[in-house]
Amino acid sequence: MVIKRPKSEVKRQQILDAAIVLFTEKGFAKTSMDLIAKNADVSKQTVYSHFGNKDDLFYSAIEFRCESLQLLEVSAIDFSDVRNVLVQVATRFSQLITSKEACAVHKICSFESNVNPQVSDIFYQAGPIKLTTQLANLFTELNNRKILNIDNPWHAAIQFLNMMKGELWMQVEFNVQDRISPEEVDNYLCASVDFFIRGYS
Amino acid sequence: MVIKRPKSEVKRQQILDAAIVLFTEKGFAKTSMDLIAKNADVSKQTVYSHFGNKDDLFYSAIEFRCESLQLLEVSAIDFSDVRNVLVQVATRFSQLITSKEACAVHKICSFESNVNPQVSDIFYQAGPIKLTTQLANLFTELNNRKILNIDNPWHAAIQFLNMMKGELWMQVEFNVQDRISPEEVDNYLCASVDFFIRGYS
DNA sequence: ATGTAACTAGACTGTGTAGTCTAGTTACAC
DNA sequence: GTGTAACTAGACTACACAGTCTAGTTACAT
Repeated sequence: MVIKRPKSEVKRQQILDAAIVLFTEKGFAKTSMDLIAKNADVSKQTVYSHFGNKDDLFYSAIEFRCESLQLLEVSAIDFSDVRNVLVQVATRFSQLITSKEACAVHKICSFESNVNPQVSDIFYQAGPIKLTTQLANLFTELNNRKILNIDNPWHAAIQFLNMMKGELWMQVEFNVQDRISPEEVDNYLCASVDFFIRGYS
Repeated sequence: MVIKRPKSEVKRQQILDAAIVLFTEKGFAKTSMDLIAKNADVSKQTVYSHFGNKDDLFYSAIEFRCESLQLLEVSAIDFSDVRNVLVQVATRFSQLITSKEACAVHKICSFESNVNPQVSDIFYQAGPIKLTTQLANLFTELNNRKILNIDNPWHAAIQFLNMMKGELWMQVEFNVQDRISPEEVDNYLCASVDFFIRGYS
């Protein structure tokens, strides 16, 4: 007779939540299991019971957070006004990649990629690849409808997204104090969309 | 009577060399002062005599390495063939940012930027800002000569460089195993240069 | 030549922390 | 209700490492 009590899903969540906050805030090395347990309001032993060791927990935490990174809604696109659509995509993308959370996950994944390739890979797939694919699909559609003339949608998507990172993204990435103003970001995004449309008409 | 023996510049170099290798390889937290001293072939006390503590050494090492990051030679530009010039710039840039060393410095600077803003700042100035400025100057010149029609050279430089990062840079940053082929990178760079010229004619 | 400060080797302190262990409590499956 | 396994609190081990200290050696400025 095997009598089991299931591990609490709630506790698991608490641990993952605490872990992702600490890991992205302080990095892998400077985050202690004690502190994760404390912040998760859980005993240390429970942490080890759910996740065998620190590496496992790190992987699970990143994986968990990547799942919830919502990137782009491709629904309800008004094909009559391409410029407007692209400006919206650009703005949304800019906001996403400069958000504190996405940025923190990005930093730690790229940093740990030497030691922890599988961690950076899940981020790469769930982030850049996923988003580029979505945008490439949109470009294919624009091409089919003869709205734009894009011979290589994948290239175009990479060009578009990289361009939209602009100056702000670097400033966020390097934690520069004096950032460019939102108006200037807006200017840049609009100018870049126009430039993009000019190049693919 | 003040009798002094100067600190050995050679030892200082040895320490900086060992430090930058270890820091970029393993990160700040996982690099020990003992190992730096050992790899530098120097006693630990000497390390502390030259650099007061680990933070100081880290800063000095990054600063030292950034100085040697050569980015772009703007000399001998053949203005009769813009496309060729831009392809060369793009290629050089792509090679630089995907080089193991530049990449490692970039990663650690962005990662440590939360804790060590002054370190990421020297990289930001010595890297992105310096290069973008150089390219913006080139664009200004192209504009003056009516070769291209670039109203905002700074924006254009940011667009150009970001675009040229392409897919490869992300793959390097996340240490992806299966990278795109050099031919494909070349294709992308050329296509992007053409796209750029189309948009700014 | 001589004094001083840069060096070396290595012991030492203190701290932080991954992971284990124990003893006791709690909640679910039966 | 009862057994079992998930939990808690906290002590404990083992280790890594920043930074200091000591005792002795070396090389340069005078």
